[in-house]
Amino acid sequence: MTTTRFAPSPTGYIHVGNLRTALMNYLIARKAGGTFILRIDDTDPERSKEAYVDALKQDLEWLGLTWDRVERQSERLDRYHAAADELRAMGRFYEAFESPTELDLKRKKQLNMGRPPVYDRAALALSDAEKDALRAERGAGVWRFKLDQQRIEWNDGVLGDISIDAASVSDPVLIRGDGQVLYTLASVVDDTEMGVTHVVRGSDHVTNTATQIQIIQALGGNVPSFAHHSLLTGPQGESLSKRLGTLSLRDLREQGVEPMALLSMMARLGSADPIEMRADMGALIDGFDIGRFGSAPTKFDVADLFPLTARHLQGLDYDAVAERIAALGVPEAQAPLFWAVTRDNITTLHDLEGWWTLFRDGAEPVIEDEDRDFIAQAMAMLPEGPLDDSSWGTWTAAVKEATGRKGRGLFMPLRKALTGQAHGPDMAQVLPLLQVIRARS
RNA sequence: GGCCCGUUCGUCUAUCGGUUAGGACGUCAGGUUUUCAACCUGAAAAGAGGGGUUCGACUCCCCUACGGGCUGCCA
Repeated sequence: MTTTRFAPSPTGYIHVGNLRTALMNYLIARKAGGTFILRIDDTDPERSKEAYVDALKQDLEWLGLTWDRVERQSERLDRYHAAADELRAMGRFYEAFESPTELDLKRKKQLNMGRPPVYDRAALALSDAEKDALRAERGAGVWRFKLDQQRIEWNDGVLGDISIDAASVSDPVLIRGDGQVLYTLASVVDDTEMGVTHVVRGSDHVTNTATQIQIIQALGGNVPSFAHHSLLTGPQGESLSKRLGTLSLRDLREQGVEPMALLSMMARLGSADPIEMRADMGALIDGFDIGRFGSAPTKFDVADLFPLTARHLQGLDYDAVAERIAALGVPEAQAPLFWAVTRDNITTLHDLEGWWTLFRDGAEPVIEDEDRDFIAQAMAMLPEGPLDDSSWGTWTAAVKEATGRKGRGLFMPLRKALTGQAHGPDMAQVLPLLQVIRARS
């Protein structure tokens, strides 16, 4: 049974980078008819906030990423300590007492001598008496997992065959001096006990995977299949981390990005498959294949989300937006027509408001100097009273007759005089909705 | 510094030694629509650099350059 998970830590809002990871795991589970677990990584009580847990769930729900189970790492601490005991019993776990500054110093020294900054395992040589003394002097030490110094290999779902020499990696600290369990351990215990079969995460975890494979093996668990997707960069190839603040899902939602637009992009960006607007999640699931993704860093430009959003809106029926349109104050009788007229001319639903105010209050006319007489003449010919969908045709035909103008030279000045803009919906449909024509005066 | 991954049109990418280097988005040009948008057709547009291996290299190997990641008592 295929089981995947998304394991965010509730220390902030989730952003496009997180979403990519979440979505890939979700799609794999759904495509296989398996289980998708939402696992809240809240082992750090300092930084984890309940508000972020709520926010994160809201964001996922907004996108339609439903989960089958929720797990809380903070409720599983006993499991992690049980695993730690196991490691201790088999001699793969040792206590070390270097302070952060001491470790820092060691690293710098190693670097200066041109050697890799790998923990030197000095603590391994400590006698029990020495450990007692250090413990009395400095308090409890950290617990490190003793790596087996061989090459660690796995076939990565995105990267292909990977081989990392364990000797080039420090023995990972799994439990802090204050007793807090760290990500590396918690993640491994959870994945094993929850039966996770596929782990998809960012390539920033590649080295973690190497050490985690050894921990899983030590604990006798099944090694899941790993896939590390490339990280997103900004449009110029710059690291996205600095800009992530403005790329939270909440921000995007506020800017009017539609869920399906965002999902359509994130499920394909960086893969060999074209980014196309998909109608629903099912279509996304069908076409998804993690093996189609490349391993090179992927440029992401928020701006690309808007054409997709526009395209999505063009395909929406009135029913889908009725509520939203009613909220603008559009009378129910006019609302379906309003949507039919505007939906091809908006980028996000926010743009609806602008069109509605224009229809309701009229627009400041834009009239070029050379068109002044023409517009005055045309306005004089515009019938008083309510206009219907044939008004535009009869009116412009009459104006054409009277002035000799035709084509763009006829219609564009009228469009600009009536709407104040050079772009907009079909004028024949605009006219009946336009309640005030300021150019008339 | 060490380790891992990478570099093909502007962007995302295809090609598993022999191709006119293909597609999608974007761009541009035409065409339709009496106007906007949409739509249709077409065009421009790419193998980081240098060495090998080979009859033949985008493809395999090495070096260089550049990009990303890791190198935490963060995740």
